[in-house]
Amino acid sequence: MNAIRTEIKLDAQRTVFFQEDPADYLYNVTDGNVRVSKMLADGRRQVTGFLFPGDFLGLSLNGRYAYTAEAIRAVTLCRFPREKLESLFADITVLSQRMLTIASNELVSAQDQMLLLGRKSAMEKVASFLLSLSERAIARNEPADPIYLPMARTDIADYLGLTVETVSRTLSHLVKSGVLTLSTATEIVVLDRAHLLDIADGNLSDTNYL
Amino acid sequence: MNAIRTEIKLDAQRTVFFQEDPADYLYNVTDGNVRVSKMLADGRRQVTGFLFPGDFLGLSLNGRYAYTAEAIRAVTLCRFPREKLESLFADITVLSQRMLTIASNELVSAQDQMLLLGRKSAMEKVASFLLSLSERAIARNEPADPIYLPMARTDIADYLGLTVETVSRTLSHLVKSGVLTLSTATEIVVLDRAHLLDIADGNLSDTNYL
DNA sequence: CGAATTTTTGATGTCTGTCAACTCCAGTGG
DNA sequence: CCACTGGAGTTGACAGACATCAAAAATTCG
Repeated sequence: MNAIRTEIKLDAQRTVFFQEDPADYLYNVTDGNVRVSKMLADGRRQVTGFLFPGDFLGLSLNGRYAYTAEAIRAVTLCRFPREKLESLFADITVLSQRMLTIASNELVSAQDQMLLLGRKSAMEKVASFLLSLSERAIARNEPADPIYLPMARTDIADYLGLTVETVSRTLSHLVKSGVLTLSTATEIVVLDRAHLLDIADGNLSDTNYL
Repeated sequence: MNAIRTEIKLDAQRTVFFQEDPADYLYNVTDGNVRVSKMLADGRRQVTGFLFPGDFLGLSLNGRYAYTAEAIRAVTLCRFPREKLESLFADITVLSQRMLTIASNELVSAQDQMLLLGRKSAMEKVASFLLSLSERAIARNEPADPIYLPMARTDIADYLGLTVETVSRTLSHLVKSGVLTLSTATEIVVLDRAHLLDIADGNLSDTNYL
């Protein structure tokens, strides 16, 4: 591995890489500290980790970094080109390759969930949740439109870091404002998906809904 | 893999496994839904995921499950003995094995962070944060006692889902109550570690500190 | 149909956020 | 050497989003 390694030194406050940049490298912290974070459009930030010497970074989803990494103070990093790194993995089984893919996908969604829990309002949380359920249904080749909620309101609340009452009120408000319809308590029809997307991403100024 | 697979069927509300159980199996959801969660001593719960057909579960840290998994509704699972599964990985390189270990450790701490963000009070968040910094210092063979804070208060706030003001106030309160001393703004001496641990785990009833 | 559970709705409280001012400290230059 | 400056951290007053407590409405299930 030493053959493909490059040592990188960065001053404090420098960016290692930005979220959405092509994920061409994997890094290992040698000295100093790195801050890993995600941002919402309006600037709200969720720091998902602080890295110390020995820690790795460079997690990607479909070839792009899933977060921004910045030096808290002067930092030394070992950089490995992902492409060359993958040739070192050439011999590994399809099975363990899949395991790694699964693990890194789960990590990406874990970080999205941290952003949700730490920085989103109740309304944004619920909207994000409904959309993610819808997207996962599509991934399983199921219809996206009537969103099926197999879990109880209590479970949703504990997933979103809210109370049952707030989840219920928020859903009611979305119904009243014409974004959704509850055909039954466990089945939701989205009437205005664009609006729901705007709410989820925090692009809406009218954030106090209840 | 089919040779070592066992099909498991569970009724709604049944437990697949409990957090801290020996992690002898890896599971794959075939049908139905599973809820994955962590709990604090006083019953506060953080659901870290809802699983649909195709999803995997059974993440472990040092041989024990890192969370509790329960059937939301009747569920069918494929169960793989971890021991036998590992023999299928026998041929893979030490490198990719380490990658998997790193990824799964990161997932475990991501879930701890979700519990923190979703269900802990400001005081519990700060206490947990200081202790985790201390523990990571130990893991790097550094002293645990004077906790070094390389990051700004803003970064801590964005990591814990709080504001700078709340982080500052909370630290001040810990100083006033004799749990800590701030030698400088970036260096903390813990005076009563037991108390800090109790606060972090939510074992203290006097939760309104500010 | 009736009891139990889940969901929804309402009234009130509080933890943490917001806005603002003050303090502390590092760096700069006179 | 020390006043000046700007950013980071702390403290205070007040406000608001969500929690808590309580009860009604809807749904489930024997």
